Amino acid sequence: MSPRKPSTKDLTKEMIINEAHKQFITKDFQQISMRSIAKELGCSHGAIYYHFKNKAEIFYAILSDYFSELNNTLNENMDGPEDHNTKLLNVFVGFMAFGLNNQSQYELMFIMRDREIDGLSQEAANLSYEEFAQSVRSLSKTELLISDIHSTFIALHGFVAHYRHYVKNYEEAKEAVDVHAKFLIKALTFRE
Amino acid sequence: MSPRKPSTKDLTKEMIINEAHKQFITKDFQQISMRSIAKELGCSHGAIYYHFKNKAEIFYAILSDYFSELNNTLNENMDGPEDHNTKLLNVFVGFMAFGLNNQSQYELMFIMRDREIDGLSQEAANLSYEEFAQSVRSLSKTELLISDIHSTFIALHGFVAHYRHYVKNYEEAKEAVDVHAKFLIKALTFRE
DNA sequence: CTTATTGTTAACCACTGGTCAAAAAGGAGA
DNA sequence: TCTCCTTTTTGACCAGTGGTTAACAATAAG
Repeated sequence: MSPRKPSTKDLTKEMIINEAHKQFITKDFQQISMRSIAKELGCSHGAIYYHFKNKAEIFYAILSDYFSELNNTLNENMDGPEDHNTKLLNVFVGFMAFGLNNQSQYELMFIMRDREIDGLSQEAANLSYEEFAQSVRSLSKTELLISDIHSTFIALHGFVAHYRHYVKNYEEAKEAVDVHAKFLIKALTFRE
Repeated sequence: MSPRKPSTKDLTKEMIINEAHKQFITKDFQQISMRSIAKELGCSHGAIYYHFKNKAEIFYAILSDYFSELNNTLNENMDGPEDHNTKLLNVFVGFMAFGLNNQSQYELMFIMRDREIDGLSQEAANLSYEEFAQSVRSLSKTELLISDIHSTFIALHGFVAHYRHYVKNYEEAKEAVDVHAKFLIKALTFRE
């Protein structure tokens, strides 16, 4: 009916992702709608479907950045002057801090991850876990059971999944994070 | 427009809850709509709002039963002929089994629990935790740190939150559940 | 000056949770 | 039986969702 948008700034994938990403900081996946993105971008929501096949595809693109960030955080903790035990603690704390500081993202990366964002993100999650497991293994003085590493990861995940209901960010759960991390180190260290 | 439903079976809260509960076994909170409940009940969805103020209220009523069931499972594991360590294992396994066998319910009880089902269920969740903590404390031979008990609970929660993506019920994760439970017992038992 | 391609719009679909005026059902009393 | 009243129920309606698609505008290619 009405002519093409007068201000002809072509819509790009990047613009869409940027806007979605912007909203993703304060809102979660469900609260962000194609229409809210379109509105902020000054286009119709139908236009977005030309660039992305659905809502999940937009968010998957965003999530891959966050998976990278998580992996980077992990690696940064690996090379440093500290001793192995300190590094291990930092890896644990780093994981929980990431989850608490990026709650909406973490939810999609590790918690929701159902049909919506489908298998794509699941693969990235598995990769992140592999990296985590490898790091923990190399930081341990003794040979660890892979099941123990797995249990440790699950325990870290549990912490984030639980505390995101009570705190807004890592800062607010600093002490609890530390306590939990030390509990896990104790558990890993113990050999019968 | 059309006259009142011919077959006059008055709608009751119980009927609504039963139907919602029935659907809750195969679908999750989001997949169940007021209209799907009404359709199965042969009434209009508006009628349901006469008996319940909103969707959350229906599901909160259902959840309280599940919280009771979880608490009962816990208590059943407490009194028995087994030794303390076996009981402790059963408590851990019991919690994870419950979560994996009632995934939709567990999600609402401990994972979603945001605005939707609001604070009501949070209170029940805290109560469940208290009961859990008390049980663990009484089953331990030595005096436990409350932080260790809390970390253990979080680790159990993490297991359910993680494995519900991969298995349909407890049976499918039996071995992993056992391994995780034993890891946590080891962690709790260890004293430096 | 056509023609084809790329982008964009807006109407449309089938849903959702929730509200509410109106009407129906059923009982009590005359 | 005929009112009168209360409790239930209906279905139209609202504002919103993700997703599709015919039509059309802008641009580039021939």
